[in-house]
Amino acid sequence: MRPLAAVSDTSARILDIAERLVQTRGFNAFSYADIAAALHVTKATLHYHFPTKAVLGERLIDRYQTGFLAALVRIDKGGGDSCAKLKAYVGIYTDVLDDDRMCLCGMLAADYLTLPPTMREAVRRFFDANETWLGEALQRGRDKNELAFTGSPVEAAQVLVGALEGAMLLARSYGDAVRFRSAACRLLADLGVPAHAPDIAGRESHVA
Amino acid sequence: MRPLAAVSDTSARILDIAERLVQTRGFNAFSYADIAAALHVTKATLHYHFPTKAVLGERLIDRYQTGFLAALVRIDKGGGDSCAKLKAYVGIYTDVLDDDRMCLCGMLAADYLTLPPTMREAVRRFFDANETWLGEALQRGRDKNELAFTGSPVEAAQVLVGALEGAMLLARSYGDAVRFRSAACRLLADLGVPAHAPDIAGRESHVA
DNA sequence: GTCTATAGGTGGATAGAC
DNA sequence: GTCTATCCACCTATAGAC
Repeated sequence: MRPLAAVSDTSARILDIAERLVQTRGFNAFSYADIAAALHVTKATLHYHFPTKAVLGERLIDRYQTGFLAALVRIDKGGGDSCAKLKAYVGIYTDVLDDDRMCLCGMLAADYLTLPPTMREAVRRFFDANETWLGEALQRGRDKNELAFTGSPVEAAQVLVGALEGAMLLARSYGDAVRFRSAACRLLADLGVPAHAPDIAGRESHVA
Repeated sequence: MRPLAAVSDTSARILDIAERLVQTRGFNAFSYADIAAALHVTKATLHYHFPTKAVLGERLIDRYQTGFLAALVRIDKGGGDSCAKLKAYVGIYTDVLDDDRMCLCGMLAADYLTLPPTMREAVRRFFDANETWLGEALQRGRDKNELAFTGSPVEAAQVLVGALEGAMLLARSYGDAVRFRSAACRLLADLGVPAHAPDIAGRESHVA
């Protein structure tokens, strides 16, 4: 009997490094050699854990989606009104960008036409799950008069997800996280979220 | 004396093919071999016209920006109020997506960290020029009470550009141009542009 | 599970003939 | 301006020893 590592400590570390590489450089701009160098192992070792790059990509998306959905569950369980929940949702993106990364699936959406079919499907599943959660959150918020917007919640969710991904993409090119924050603030304002009070300070203010 | 081709007919055709390849696959997912095959020439021919891939990339962005700015000038000269101009602006993006492409610089923004410095600067120049024009158009529109939004016009311009890029990215992954159109419509609504009347029909309606 | 060694292919780029 | 031929670095992936 050995200490039994989680799933395989090595597998997890490979995924950690590969994840960052995809988020910063894209799926076609990193190689097994990059991971091997960072982890001080040989390429053959990587192929033992992930036989092909396509498999590695799939596992990457699966793990990322699991983590993202877990964050959404935490938001659901956490207190606060719909505005707080939306801000927390945006906070997930902000944290990624502050770590100098692009959203994994936003990056893969750019590489989309070059991805193997299994990865394409995984990318779409991520956005589907994402927009489903967000759509329901928007609907509940509007029903409770905590949010204000026109049209269907699902459409509003699609716009927000796309806008956040695009804002990340450009903010990263400018090396300017503030640019993302101000964009996110405007986008939330268009959904009826009051412009960020310093923290838990004054409610009501200039809604758009 | 010969018919004297524009700049070099071959150079232009190389750029045409490379442009589409970057817009669909990204800068790191196409090769000189791809262009050579499409154009029925050898790779050596391509290197004669564009010595390195970095140079090819720069020329690609320069030409794209020139075409984009020309389109903006046409919008400026064309009649119509600020709402019509904004719709025409969005129309530029729609046309690109309908041709199954991503915006060239939106795609390069994803590849940003892997690009040579000269290309990075060219990408940023594109967005700067883009946002400058859009910012001024938004300001004029609000001054004339044809548009309605809060905050600075430049910030609003940054949000719109990012949101359109992101909407394109996701619409392309879903192979769903309608998704982009409805997102663009919502984004314009948030700037005070009436939801598209069938054409030149009824003004006023549900603004957000 | 990790290694050495290598296969088989493709990347960008160059030399030199025509 | 376009070609043939080639270089060398790098890619993903595999075989087989330890």
